[in-house]
Amino acid sequence: MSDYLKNIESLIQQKDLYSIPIDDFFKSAFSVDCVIFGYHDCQLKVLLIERGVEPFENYWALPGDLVYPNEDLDFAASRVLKDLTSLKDISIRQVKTFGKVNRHPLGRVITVAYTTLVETTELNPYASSWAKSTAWHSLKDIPQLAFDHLEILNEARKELNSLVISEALWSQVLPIKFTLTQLQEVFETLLDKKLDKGNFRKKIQEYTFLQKLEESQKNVNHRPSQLYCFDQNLFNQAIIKGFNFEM
Amino acid sequence: MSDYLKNIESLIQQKDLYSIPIDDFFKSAFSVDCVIFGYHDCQLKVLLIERGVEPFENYWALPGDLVYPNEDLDFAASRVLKDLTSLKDISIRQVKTFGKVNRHPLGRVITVAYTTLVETTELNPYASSWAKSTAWHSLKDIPQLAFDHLEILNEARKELNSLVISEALWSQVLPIKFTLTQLQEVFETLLDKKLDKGNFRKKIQEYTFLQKLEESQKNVNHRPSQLYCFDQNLFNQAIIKGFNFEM
DNA sequence: ACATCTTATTGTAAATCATACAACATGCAT
DNA sequence: ATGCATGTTGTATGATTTACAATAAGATGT
Repeated sequence: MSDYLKNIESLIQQKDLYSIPIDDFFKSAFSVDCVIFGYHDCQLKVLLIERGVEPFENYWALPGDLVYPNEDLDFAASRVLKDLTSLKDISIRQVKTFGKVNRHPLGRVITVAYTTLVETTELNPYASSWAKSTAWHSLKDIPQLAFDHLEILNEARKELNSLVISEALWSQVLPIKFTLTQLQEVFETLLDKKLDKGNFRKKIQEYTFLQKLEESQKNVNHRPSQLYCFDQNLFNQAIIKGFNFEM
Repeated sequence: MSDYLKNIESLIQQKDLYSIPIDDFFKSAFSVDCVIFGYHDCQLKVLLIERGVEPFENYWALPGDLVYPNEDLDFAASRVLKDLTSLKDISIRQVKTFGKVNRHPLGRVITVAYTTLVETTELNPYASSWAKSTAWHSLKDIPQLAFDHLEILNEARKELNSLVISEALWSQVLPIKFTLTQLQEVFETLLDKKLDKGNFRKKIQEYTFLQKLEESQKNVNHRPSQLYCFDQNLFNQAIIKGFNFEM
């Protein structure tokens, strides 16, 4: 028996209240599932894969994978995101862990849900060994999902609203230089409500992390709009100082 | 090889991108750790145990346990709470999952943190096979903790503030019939700020789930206070309607 | 150059909410 | 009855939100 397993054994033996065979504690695994929301042109979608293997073969599901033995949880989530979309350096946030005994038909697998928001243009998600195909789905038109993935999706959707604001996820779907109208559209789509243009701009002006550039739009057939950029450092500082914004 | 393990094997074989031995995925376990906050008399504390076994023997730690093979995650958290405090029917909420590779010295163990808030009077926490002793610790005076438990405690403390309000956790630390002054004290302690008595009462009056009783305090040497009670059903309805309160 | 179109940007009045503070009420103790 | 301690209600002020309107600026047509 390896050192590793001996360690595990001693770990388990500390529990003598119940007489459950040691091995039973290790017939289990954990996975990550990623709820990758996509924004483009005032539309919010979610990236689903079509499973190519049992269980739930041919069902749509959230992209996910088992976590490797030497892999941090957060890293595993980033890996899934990167394998599918080639996007690196996109922050991905933990939502919640799902651990019902029978949530996976083949064994005890608990899964940690992660979520993020990306811009979908020009993004061709890759299929992989475990996925026959991938596609962006509108949130109003979700097919039947494998496992408990519908529940996970719903939880992530709720979480998205607060992350968009508290973690500035919106900055991941705008170009480096953007207009306030674009910014307002992102909020309106994600929070699913109309905002008043004038009031929105007034509020925005107080946010130091939104910096007015010297530039404005080019080649538009109307008055060109002022361009802004997002300063992550100033945003982080504001957060530390207890800043907290609502819409 | 059991059916169970065969299933697991097929589950793993769907992953052929990397050549990691199947077994390696199952040299892991998951645990729950509970951050049990205790309120009494305007004081907020947290329940810690003194570990009786390696690793981290004699260190203080959050109470926690491995999750049994046939046990739902949420149930495991409730079990730990009940074993220590005999409290049942207390809601306990998931905070976050901690999954760094080396967070447990004996093997790969990810842990799901849960938190709740209870009233500490008359509550004698039980020690158990894995805990030499248990004690309530003031948050201003936390000893060195085992594992990554300090990080877990800090995350839970942040989460507590929102749970107190959004899940009415405060109702778990007040008697069935309580005064508005008692309620205000709970908020002041948990949110760590003074509230204006008049304004607090004005706000409270709009909350239908706080019901004025026919009764008032007895045997006090000053004007007795009106008693109120909390109606969980009305609270749930308010939440569904999008109600959302701040302090 | 001018009128006109579209969108950007700024302004304002009204309503609502938050805050600080004061006044009053009520039951108990002496 | 008086004073005391706490409960309860009120009010004036200022800050913030909201709804809506007015103005500005560049592009395009004539």
